[in-house]
Amino acid sequence: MPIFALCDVNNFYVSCERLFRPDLEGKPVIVLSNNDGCAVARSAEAKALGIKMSTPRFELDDLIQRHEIVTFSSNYTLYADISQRVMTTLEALSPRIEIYSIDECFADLTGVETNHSLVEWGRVAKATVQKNVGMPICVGIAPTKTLSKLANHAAKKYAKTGGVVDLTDPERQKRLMALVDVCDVWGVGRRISARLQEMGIGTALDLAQANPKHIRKQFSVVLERTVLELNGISTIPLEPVQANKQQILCSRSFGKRITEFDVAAQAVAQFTARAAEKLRAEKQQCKSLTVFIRTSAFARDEPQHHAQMSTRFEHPTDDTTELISGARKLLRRMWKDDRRYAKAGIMLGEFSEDAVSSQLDIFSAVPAQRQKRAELLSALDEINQKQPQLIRFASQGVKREWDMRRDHLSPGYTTSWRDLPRVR
DNA sequence: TCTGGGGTCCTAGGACCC
DNA sequence: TCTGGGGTCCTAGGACCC
Repeated sequence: MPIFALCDVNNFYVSCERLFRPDLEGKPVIVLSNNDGCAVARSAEAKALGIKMSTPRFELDDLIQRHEIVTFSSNYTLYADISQRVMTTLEALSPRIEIYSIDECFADLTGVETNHSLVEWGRVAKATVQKNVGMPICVGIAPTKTLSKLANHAAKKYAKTGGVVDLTDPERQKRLMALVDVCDVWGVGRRISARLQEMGIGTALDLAQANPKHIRKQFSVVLERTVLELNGISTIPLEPVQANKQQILCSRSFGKRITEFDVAAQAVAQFTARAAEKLRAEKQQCKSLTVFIRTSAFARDEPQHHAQMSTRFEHPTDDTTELISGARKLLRRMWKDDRRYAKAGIMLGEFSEDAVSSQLDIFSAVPAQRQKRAELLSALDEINQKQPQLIRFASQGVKREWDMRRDHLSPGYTTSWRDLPRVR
């Protein structure tokens, strides 16, 4: 029987911001999404003030003033760096981990024998991450991923657990599941939970006791697996190696509404350049490109326009120039002059291994021009990695009036020499 | 006035083929 | 004049996750 430990950082983005601002300990803190749109991370104090996940910032203005809530724009460069430190620390404690998201991983504890040592493992992991990285984590331990998520949920919710819950005992599983709303089960979202409620399935235990075949018929094979997992039957294995991406997406809401084609084209060129960079970092090339634009769904009284168009390249490519020119053509065909666009994005798909670099070894007959091009792009990537966006394509624009809002950005404490914290 | 971004997987239904 | 059915592939859209 496998044993999974789900380790996840408490209020991750907030904890990252506090790491370099210990004065914020005990104070309400929130971190906003891109464009300073919504609250996506809240400290315990902010949660206690009733701030819900994804509340738009403008609805919080009052509360922020009244309670002196400290507000940050998201600083993904910082979070990604801290995340890596957390994962490296946990990897040293369990050779097999699966990095599941920026702030959590599943560790394989198979072989850690007794219950006593399972809890002990959790305590050690928690203490080590706290000591080495300064991040608070909780650990949930169980024979399936879904149950370990549930155990983690309990570890966070009940202080007396000390942040570590061992849910390997079936009786204990049942007792906890009876207390947990079905909507808090991993894999049960808003829609499905509403339908389950109608069927009289209100708790995790109700779902565990439902007939899996019936659930499959009514819903899908995915929810059937959830039922099995709640019963201690592991159906979702640990996947330590990250699979190659199947899609790369880059999209942004604009800092303000866009009504001019040229401005939108700059933004789309910018997204495309970024996506192409990610593509090359993955050592992949793409065959398809999709562009989408949309007006704001919140502006009910305005004429709406949601459009999406794709194109296919004859040969797989990772060339920013080619991609930008393809994206621009698609945008042109969709564009309507009389709309106020709120968001745009591009997607790359249908990947294949980077032909140039693999062919370099195998064949000598790579056209010189392609090879030159590849060298140029990799030089570009190398420079931009040191200082993001130092070199740009002209089509990405200079004024960048569409750029997102980031009014409360913290310094790049760990990734920029300029922002290194000073010790006085 | 202001409402995130980046992913994955599954399913239904249409197109197409024999 | 008669006018099937099954399999496969692809795509769009929906659901979920953090």
